Amino acid sequence: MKKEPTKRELKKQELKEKLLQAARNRIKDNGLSGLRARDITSDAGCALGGLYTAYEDIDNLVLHVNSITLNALGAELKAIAEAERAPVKRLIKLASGYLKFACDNHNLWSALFDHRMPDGVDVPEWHLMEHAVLFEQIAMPLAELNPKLDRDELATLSRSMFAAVHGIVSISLQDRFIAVPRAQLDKQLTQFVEFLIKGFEASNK
Amino acid sequence: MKKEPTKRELKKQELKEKLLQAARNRIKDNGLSGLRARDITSDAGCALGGLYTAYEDIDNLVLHVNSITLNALGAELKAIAEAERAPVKRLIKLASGYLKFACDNHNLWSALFDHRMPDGVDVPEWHLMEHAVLFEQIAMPLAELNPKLDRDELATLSRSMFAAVHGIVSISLQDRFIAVPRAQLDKQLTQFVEFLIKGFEASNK
DNA sequence: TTATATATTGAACATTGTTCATTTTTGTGT
DNA sequence: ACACAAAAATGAACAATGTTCAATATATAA
Repeated sequence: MKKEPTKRELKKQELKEKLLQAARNRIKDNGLSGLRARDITSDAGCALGGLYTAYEDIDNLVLHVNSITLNALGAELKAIAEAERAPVKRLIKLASGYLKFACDNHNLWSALFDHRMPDGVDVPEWHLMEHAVLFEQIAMPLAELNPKLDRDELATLSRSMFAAVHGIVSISLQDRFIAVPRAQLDKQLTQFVEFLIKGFEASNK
Repeated sequence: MKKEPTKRELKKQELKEKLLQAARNRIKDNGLSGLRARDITSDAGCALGGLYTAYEDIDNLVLHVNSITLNALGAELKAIAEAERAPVKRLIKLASGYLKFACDNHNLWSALFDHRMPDGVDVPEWHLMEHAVLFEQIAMPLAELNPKLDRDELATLSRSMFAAVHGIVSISLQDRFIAVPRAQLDKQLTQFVEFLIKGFEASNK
């Protein structure tokens, strides 16, 4: 008969949490590429090996940091969606909000897309599913703009729309390309989404 | 008085080329993350240290591999543009061609966007400029669709259009997201570009 | 309290990119 | 042809890193 083990389980959870926050802060401040096992454990106040009793490995820990980031992003997008009823305006504000989140949380946001599992290892299912927050606010306004779309078409279009917005944000924020001032970028992105919606409506005769 | 030194310069160039091809093949077969200095030099038939007499470091070598990839991509896009006169069709074929290139050269194409310079080191100017091939075929058909656009607006819009297409291709080809069959993806991308152009034309009253 | 299960520790290991003293090769002047 | 200087090639050694594991410490159960 198993009761709830308290002291041990509690300390374990505490350590997991401290490691998680340490990793998160390191990524936030120095980017994913600046993340070191020794930094994390020393920040968390445990020995190097401690990381491997709490998490499978560093990649797994990063997955959990990304999980937090996705949740935060999901919450912001949801709040934006709920605050704007009109579908066109809502889509535009979602895009703008995505840009804002990426700017305000640059390193954490980058880690979402920069991180790669080791060769041959798949992203675990539970984390794959968390990526739904990236699309899920887009489907409803699109459905309002074109009620004829079925479930699949809606999912596909949402995905494409997110991907396009993400592409613009992503490329604009990379060192590889010439930087554009934030305000100007927002204008460009907004205009782009407007084009997209106009085209979408035009084809919906 | 310096004449053209032959033997020494020739061997040096030969080694650089062998290292470049070795690195390229390794990236093509195993991806950027599977690239190892020891593999490259053993493939190229030189000692480990030889890499560092030919190139500054591995990142520099990767830049040169990416340079080849960008040139190949640029050539394909140029060929596509020259083969299709009508601006709308041309834009669609360019997007489709970009998708095809990404699929056919997955690892090499991924390396273009996955590679990061070490912390604090900038991508050198010569390589930054090479990224122009990603946009340069887009501006002309857009200008045809709306002759009123000035140089800056055209550049901005080309950039956004590439970024959107790239975003869709990029996200569709990532393990992080659910895979879509190539043919279906091409259809989605094409439809998306059509929307975009329609919206673009509609706003151009 | 004692015994067993569990967790923590940090030294040791394996794998990397990079450096550099040594050796080999190439170019030049006599 | 020979000797000397300059350059390049070599690979052992180094530093940084993620990960493991035998030893130690701690918590639970009897």
